[in-house]
Amino acid sequence: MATTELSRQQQKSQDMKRRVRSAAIASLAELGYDRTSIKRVVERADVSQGALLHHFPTKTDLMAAVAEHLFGRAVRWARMMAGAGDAGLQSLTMRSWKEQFRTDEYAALLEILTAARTHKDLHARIAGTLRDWHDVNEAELVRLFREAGADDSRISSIVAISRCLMSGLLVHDALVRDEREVEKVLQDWDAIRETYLQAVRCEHKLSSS
Amino acid sequence: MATTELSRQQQKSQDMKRRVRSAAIASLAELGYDRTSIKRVVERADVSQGALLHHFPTKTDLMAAVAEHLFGRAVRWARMMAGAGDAGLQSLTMRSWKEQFRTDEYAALLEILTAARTHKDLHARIAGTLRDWHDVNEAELVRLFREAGADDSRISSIVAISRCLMSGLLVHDALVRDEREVEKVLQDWDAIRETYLQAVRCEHKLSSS
DNA sequence: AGAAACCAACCGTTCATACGGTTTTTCTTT
DNA sequence: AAAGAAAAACCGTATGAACGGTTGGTTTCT
Repeated sequence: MATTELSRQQQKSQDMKRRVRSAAIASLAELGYDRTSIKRVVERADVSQGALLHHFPTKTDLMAAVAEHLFGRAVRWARMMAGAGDAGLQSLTMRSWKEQFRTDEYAALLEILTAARTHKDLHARIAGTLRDWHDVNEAELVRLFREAGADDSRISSIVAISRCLMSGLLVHDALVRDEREVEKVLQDWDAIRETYLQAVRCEHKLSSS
Repeated sequence: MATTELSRQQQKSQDMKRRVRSAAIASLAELGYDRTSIKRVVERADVSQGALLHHFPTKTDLMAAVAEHLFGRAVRWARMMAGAGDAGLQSLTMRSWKEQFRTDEYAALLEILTAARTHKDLHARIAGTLRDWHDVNEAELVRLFREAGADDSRISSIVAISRCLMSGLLVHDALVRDEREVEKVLQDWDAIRETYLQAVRCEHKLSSS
């Protein structure tokens, strides 16, 4: 059965879920986790409260669904970049920043992740998915850098640093710094990473000759 | 008039504020921003609700006061490290992680910063202080690295990267990764930074000879 | 007919804050 | 230095709004 061959009921259900998700994302980005109430999502999505709670019985269910959707989005983006080959490596940091991190979607994801630290039911629901996402996403990005010559372990750290750096920039500096200053930090990080990879390549050549 | 020469009233007032602050920090770290209610802080601090609201008329006032206290704490730590000279540079990253970031105090600060993105009244209250803190803290840490030979601009970026990296680790990886994995990323960052600084020193020598 | 989707009114709680009154400290005047 | 007024600190309760979630019933699809 193709995904285009959906019954009318399934179609409606999916439409509804999509509308609710995107309303939730907008609300998360604008108001944060706790002030994103079910009522508010209902208003924004222009659906009835009963309908929303039919598909997502609790707020935690809704948030977990949103988180999984956003994980999927991030993985698709990484795959797309990996598929682009060398062209993808060009200005990867800046593209990642602008297309992935500096978006309402990632702001929403950050809200959910931050909330998961203190809301243990939410944490329990998304922990597994989050771990999978980290692994898949990292594997995808490691492929992008592998040609650079370092071993996977170090590349893995570089990827983690990039990711954490951008999250940190959002939480921290985006509050008070202008875009220009933030981009300078990212450019410097690009330079630092390149210098390091060159040094590792150098070292590798010396030891293998 | 020395700070030890406080009137009885001022003494009581300061004691009360300190108790409330530390109760708020504990609650922020455990429950997050929105679920840290006035009532809960009142319980934890074992003061009356009226007393708390006398010193901090609104929740925003309380949170702003907590944020300023935590900014001050971070600056004091940086100054202490800067005062230690070379001994301070040793394993700065790991000490910073363990003594500053992986603490309830920083978790509380992260909650406030995250909340400030969506609570605009809180944002308005702490934006100025946050900016000052960034500047002072960075200036202090730049001093620590200056001897390494790079120009201030690049060092400033390194400091920003370190800070954002650790915040990102807390938000992101600390949810699902164990301490060992997180520390490996930090160690790799240390190595990357050192490689970069060496390369910059090298380049500098070549151009000045 | 039966299941899934949808709806709207409605709990019990908790929230931030307001308020009136009491106690303690400080200042002023004698 | 004693008295008494003023101010600051403190307390317990009340309030109206908003919260997440429940429920019983109606419509739409299979």
